[in-house]
Amino acid sequence: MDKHQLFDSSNVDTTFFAANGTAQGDTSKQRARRRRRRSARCGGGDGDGGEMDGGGDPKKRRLTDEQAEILELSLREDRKLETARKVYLAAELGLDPKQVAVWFQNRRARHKNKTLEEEFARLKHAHDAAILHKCHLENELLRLKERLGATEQEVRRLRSAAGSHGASVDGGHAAGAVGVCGGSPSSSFSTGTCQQQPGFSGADVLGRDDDLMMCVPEWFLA
DNA sequence: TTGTGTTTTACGACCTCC
DNA sequence: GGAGGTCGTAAAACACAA
Repeated sequence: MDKHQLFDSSNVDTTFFAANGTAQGDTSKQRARRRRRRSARCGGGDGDGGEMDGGGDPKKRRLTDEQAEILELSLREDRKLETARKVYLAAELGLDPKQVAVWFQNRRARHKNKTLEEEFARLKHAHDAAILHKCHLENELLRLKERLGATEQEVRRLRSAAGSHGASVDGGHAAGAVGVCGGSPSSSFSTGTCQQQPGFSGADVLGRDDDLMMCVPEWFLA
């Protein structure tokens, strides 16, 4: 049977198959796996038709590569399985129409699972990045607070010095000057206190830099 | 060879649509 | 009401490490 006569590829749902191993997109590993599987079951036969002559449970017959491939193509054309198409496919493949329906159901379910897994991974990645960004901001806040403390201390020192010499010093301006001209912001900075959740994997989200080194806990860097 | 984890097939329950 | 849908699950088929 020429499957290209059966299915018009102009109406393909590419988004559906992009996330799945398709008949065309099968890895050689998957194909080899199926070959081994079938040759072990059928003694190297061509697996033509729906009859599994391995003497196994007739209620659970694995489809041949050919059958699976044709069903994949049919599914690619349309995810919905109308009665006429189901009956036609079943006749063409030597399967029970119920088997065709079940195959479609299971295939859709597998696709949905895979899509959900990919979506979860994407969201987790975004979540990790957000956590990391929060850590950076918290570290920045800590650094600014330290600078503020040092500046206030300097103001107090200058005021007391000015008082002991009887001179008048504008504290506001002095504080501003120190703030602007202060030294390295992180020179006196100690290890950050940012708490991370178990399983957090921010290393693949952003590159390491000084901020990150201060932010992440030791277990993360181990 | 065998134990174990994964994939595939099949089924029943329930839901939605015509 | 009947058709096909999803969802959850059982069990067979299979791959593979030990």
